[in-house]
Amino acid sequence: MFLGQFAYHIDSKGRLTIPVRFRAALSSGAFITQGYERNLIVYTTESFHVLAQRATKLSTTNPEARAVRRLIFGRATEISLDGSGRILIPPFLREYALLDGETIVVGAGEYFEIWTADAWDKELGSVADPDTNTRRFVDFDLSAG
Amino acid sequence: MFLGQFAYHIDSKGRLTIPVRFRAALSSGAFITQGYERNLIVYTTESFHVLAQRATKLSTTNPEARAVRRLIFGRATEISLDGSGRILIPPFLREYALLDGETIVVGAGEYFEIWTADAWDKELGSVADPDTNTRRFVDFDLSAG
DNA sequence: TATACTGTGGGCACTTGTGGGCAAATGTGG
DNA sequence: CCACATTTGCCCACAAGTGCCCACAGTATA
Repeated sequence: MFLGQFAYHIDSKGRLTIPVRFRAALSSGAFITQGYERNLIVYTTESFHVLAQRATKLSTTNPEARAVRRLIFGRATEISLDGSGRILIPPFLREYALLDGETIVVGAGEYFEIWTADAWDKELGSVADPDTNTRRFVDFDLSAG
Repeated sequence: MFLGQFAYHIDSKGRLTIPVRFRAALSSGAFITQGYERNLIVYTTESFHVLAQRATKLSTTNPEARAVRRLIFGRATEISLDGSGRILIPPFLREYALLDGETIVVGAGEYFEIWTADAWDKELGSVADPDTNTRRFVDFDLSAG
């Protein structure tokens, strides 16, 4: 399970250090794709296969289904860790998430996300607000019990 | 599985470089045909045979079915990789997709697509829009879990 | 019918940029 | 305060993309 948030600098070639705690989970391969906001999502091989299998079953004659396939397959790439624990993020994903300089890696359970520092700060304004969270926990009926 | 997007220049003879990662899948032959949008679709031999078999079974009395058959059989061509990993795209398909200059190759799982840079940019406006995608994921009930 | 010319496609080679790896510097934990 | 683990900058080699040359085939003209 991916937990916590970590800050790194992406280099000029688009390589990003992965938190040491996350590396073991990626040793058997991983997939990166664009997220729902202006961020990226990294899935383990198992998680991505679930998603890919569902997308493969969609009809190709439905235009909306074709757009979803383009999103899931066309905007994703398999990645692997180099000797220094980095991943190489392809240019089109770097552009999408506006990655350049300070970059935040955020655990999200089954997957983790990659944000620019600026975008994460804005998101954090919402995530860290006690009142907003109280409402969310009520909305989704979440509690530890 | 074909993943990711790649940019190349089609040469004056209609030859297009195929991403290195895609080449092994095409080594035993491939088929190219026109897509549903102003793009082209490349299938592996296996995928094309599945598609062809399904198309063969379609009713000949349904006008829509006849149109699909014409698309799949009438506008398809077998292609192969040359020594430099390129395919030769026949003129009628080049004209259909308006290919000339910068060309984008986009993975879509079982097959991949070929777009002009301009056409892909327009499509990307929809594919990369967070709000549209959130709706699509809900519509199709997709998630990695 | 034969020859010459044109255009298509195969293949080679060069250049460029990507990515792997090493090493230094910085930060953290004991 | 010291030592070890980590990050990130930099260098170099290899591979990939694209331009260019040549051969073969098809067509037209003499």
